[in-house]
Amino acid sequence: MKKIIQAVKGTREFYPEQMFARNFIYEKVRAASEMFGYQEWDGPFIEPIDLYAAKSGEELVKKQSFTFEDRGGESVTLRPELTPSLARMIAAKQGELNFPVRWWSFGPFWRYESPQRGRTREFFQWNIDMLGVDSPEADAELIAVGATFLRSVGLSPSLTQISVNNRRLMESQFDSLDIPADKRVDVSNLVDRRGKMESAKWDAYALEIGLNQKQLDGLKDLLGNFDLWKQSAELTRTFAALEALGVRDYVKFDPNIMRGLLYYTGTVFEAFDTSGSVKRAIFGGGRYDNLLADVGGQPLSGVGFAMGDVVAGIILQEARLIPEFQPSPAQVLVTVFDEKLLTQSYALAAELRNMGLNAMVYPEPTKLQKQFKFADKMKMKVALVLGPDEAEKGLVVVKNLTTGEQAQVAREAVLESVKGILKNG
RNA sequence: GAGCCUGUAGCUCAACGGCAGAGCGCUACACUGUGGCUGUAGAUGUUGUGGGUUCGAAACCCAUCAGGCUCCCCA
Repeated sequence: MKKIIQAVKGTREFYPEQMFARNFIYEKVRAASEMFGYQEWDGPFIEPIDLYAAKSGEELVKKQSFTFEDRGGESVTLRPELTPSLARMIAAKQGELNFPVRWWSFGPFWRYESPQRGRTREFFQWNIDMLGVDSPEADAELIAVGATFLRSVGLSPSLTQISVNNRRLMESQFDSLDIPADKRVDVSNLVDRRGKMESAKWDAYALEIGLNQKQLDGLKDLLGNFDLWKQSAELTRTFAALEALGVRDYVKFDPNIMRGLLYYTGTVFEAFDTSGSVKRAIFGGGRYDNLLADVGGQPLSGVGFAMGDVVAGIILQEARLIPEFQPSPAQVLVTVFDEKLLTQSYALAAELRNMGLNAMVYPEPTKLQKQFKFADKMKMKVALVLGPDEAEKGLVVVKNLTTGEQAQVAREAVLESVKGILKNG
């Protein structure tokens, strides 16, 4: 125990129970994506560091990525995000793809950050994008995909809300406040921090970055105006589409959502759990216009979002929405009575498998008590006993582990009997 | 990269300078052809790791590793 080499910091080990939870999320992600016609795809897990150096900030690439030299001297990075790979792959086949492209992916990513609640160094992320259409309705569709996922896992609108804003709307508001272009990044950061700082400190910080009192007052009015979207023709259409898509109850306008200043150019959105138990977003995304230019493609607009499995997993677990773990994929245990009858039990199990039933054999002759205990702990539904009495008469004991009832059944009738129990269980 | 908190049995935790414990789980038996429930008995361990202080350290000090909370960051 003491000398065991530890797992790498910030990684998670998926024992079957955790794997079950991860696959639950994966299945729901797949279902929501495919319901809207999106195709599954993936990129390489390792990429040249230059792919990220172009777009992402210097600090991100240098300090928050897993980067190393391979044996050929190339600097490679464990992918910290998927979008640059997406941009490259789209650009490479831009002439032959059938637009609009609707793609989704679920895979591992790595970021060299200090692990905290909701944040690990190795995580899984759902990415989903539509490229080649620039419309408020396309934005609404992506938001609807996210809402559909939330609904499908049982996260109701009272538990989770998707906040929506629009960068162009905010830019025009900043214009009318005469906030100069070179202050926009600082102001974005300022807005992002509003929820984290005390009001007085936030005001002081605003003045510190060079806003005057009038601009600060204007900004506060702006951030408190939850009807602002009505001034935006774009958002008006987006919300109308969300209504039509049947997910309006998940969505609200929030001028405080900025999502940094990264590559988003239009509508942006983030989903949060309303309990505030996890402060990090469940998913976030928006519209981007200039992604392909960096990798040599023709201008192409897209909209998409990403969801990490860590925050989503915590919220699902807290809401008790992850289904009960079923330890054994086989619900039938064929017990082994003794050495002599071992091969007969193996043959019986093989018969059942050939008939399409998942079945497990206890792998050695031992006390039946132990075998039943094993079946119980594995939450199996049926146990079969093939003892000397049964072997002699061509019978098998079929026991329903849920009710405790058991009966001797002709060997030919075992499959039907087992299926009957499983159907009612 | 910075600050703070935590680390004791498989799990959750107690003991806070003087014999390392409880609950749950585990194993055995009651029940030698049958699980769950109950009862009885039993085993838990180099107190994360390494060093120091002390007659004596799980406890105090230093270092280190891991987890958590904040700052930073969050593609």
